[in-house]
Amino acid sequence: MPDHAISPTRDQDYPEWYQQVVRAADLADQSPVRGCMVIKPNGYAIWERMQSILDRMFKATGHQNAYFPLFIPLSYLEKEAKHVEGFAKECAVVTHHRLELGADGKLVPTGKLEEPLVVRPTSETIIGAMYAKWIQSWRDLPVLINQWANVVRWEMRPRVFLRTTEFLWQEGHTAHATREEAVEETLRMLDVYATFAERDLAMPVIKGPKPSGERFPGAVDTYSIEAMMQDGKALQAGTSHFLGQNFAQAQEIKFSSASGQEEYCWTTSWGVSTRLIGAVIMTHSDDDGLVLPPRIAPLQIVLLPIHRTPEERETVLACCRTLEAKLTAEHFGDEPLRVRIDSRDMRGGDKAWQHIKQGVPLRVEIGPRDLAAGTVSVSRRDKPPKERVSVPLDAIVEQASQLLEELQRGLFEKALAFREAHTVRLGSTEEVVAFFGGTAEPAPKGKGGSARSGFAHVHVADDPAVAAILDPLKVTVRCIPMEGDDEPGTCIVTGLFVNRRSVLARSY
RNA sequence: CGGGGCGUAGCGCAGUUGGUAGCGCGCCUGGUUUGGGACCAGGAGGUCGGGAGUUCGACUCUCCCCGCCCCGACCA
Repeated sequence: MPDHAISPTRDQDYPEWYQQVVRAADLADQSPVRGCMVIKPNGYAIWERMQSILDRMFKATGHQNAYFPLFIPLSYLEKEAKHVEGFAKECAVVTHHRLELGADGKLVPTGKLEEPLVVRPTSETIIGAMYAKWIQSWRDLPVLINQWANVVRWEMRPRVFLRTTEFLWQEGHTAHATREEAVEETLRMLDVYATFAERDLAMPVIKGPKPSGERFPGAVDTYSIEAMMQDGKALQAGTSHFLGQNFAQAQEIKFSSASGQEEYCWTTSWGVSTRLIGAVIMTHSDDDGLVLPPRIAPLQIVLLPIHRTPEERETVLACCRTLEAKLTAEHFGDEPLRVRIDSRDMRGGDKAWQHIKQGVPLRVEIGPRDLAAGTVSVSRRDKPPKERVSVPLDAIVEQASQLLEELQRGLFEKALAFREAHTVRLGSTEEVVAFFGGTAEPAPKGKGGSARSGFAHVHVADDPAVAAILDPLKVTVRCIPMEGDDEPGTCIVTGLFVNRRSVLARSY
């Protein structure tokens, strides 16, 4: 066996490594439909963790869940000009509602629809239409609704979890009486995402507004959280949009104000998707497979009984059950520990490696020698695979949540250190070109670009001239960071005054 | 949609003067084993991505199609 479980390694071929991690951890499978994925139980369990944490956060900030239809009348999409422009190229359209058996024995669509239906690429239009019905008075505001749903965007280049034709997400849609309130909501949800990313996913993110070219179609302002993957590329991990009155005007979302005036609502929308699973994989995983932060790990501690004889099996398993009960009674992050005994009849080494590849944070081995000594043998996913520490049986119960906390924090700090090690401040176009490896740098044949350049903080104006310089480098302005010390300066391309530096990077 | 690479067992791969398939891992059975990817013996598993053509005969040659990966184009 090689000295690592995943081949190729990250250094050898990053995109291929990513796919092998997904396979080794049994997270997803290909579907017969191009660009779609089957999310397998191991992958879906991660999504369920994300859902449950985020859902609580949404409720805690006053939102309620609802569900809007998958199908959107074509005419709805036409209402907001920029919105159409942005999504028209990637819409699946339903034109028929029936199949008939043709002469050749094949099914053919018939029953043409009077108005084609678009499979939602996002739901602003249909939700807006409903809000227009529901909102009459300032007393009806704000409307704070979220929905968990699937959406379809006919992407040209799918990658499992990162960009698939159909994906799962949540989309929040809110309507407010004032601009200030809507902006506040936009930023509040951006904060929710940032907190979730950093606290639960252990993934450091940069919050900030997008330049105009990267805005959501129809938005006044788009804010994102941007994370750095281990190949130095940026991944947009969540977005929050201030939609101004654009959609309200297009869809007649109006209310009578306290002073009796008819006014347009101010709306927002915000979302994160199953892309976050890809983000977690690419932030933490190593050459032995998936590494999951304890807070989102569906299984936090796996108990591995070791025995030879039936008698040993009984006593060891009994001890495991007791330990499982004690551990399950403990809490980590306000939730009971997620513990399981893996008593499958297979070789211990294979079993252990399976859990390594699946990213289980803690492995606890219990064998006859442990029983005799009153200890267990503990391995951490953030340490080398063969490292084990002997711990007294009682101590593990007390220490479990603390260990998980250490792991969680360690992963965050490691990711943060990586980001910082690959972040620079640059002051000229020459430096930018040099940092990103020069123009038109071709990737190695058949390999992904393993050029691990990273983030460059640079003063740039929101101007086409900047894009003209960055374009050939395949670099984009990810966002303008809202936090951290920074000073005003002049744009390295246009010489225009700008308040802060922007983050430049290659991105997914 | 363009350029490149690739589709052979669950996974990773071999298989050129064309003669209808093999290796490693995995899987199943039995045994010996067992504190970190065991060993021995036996076994199951493939319409060689799909279709058409050339041929006595195609995994192999020709054409078309489909899918996957990388790079572009495109992308909240």
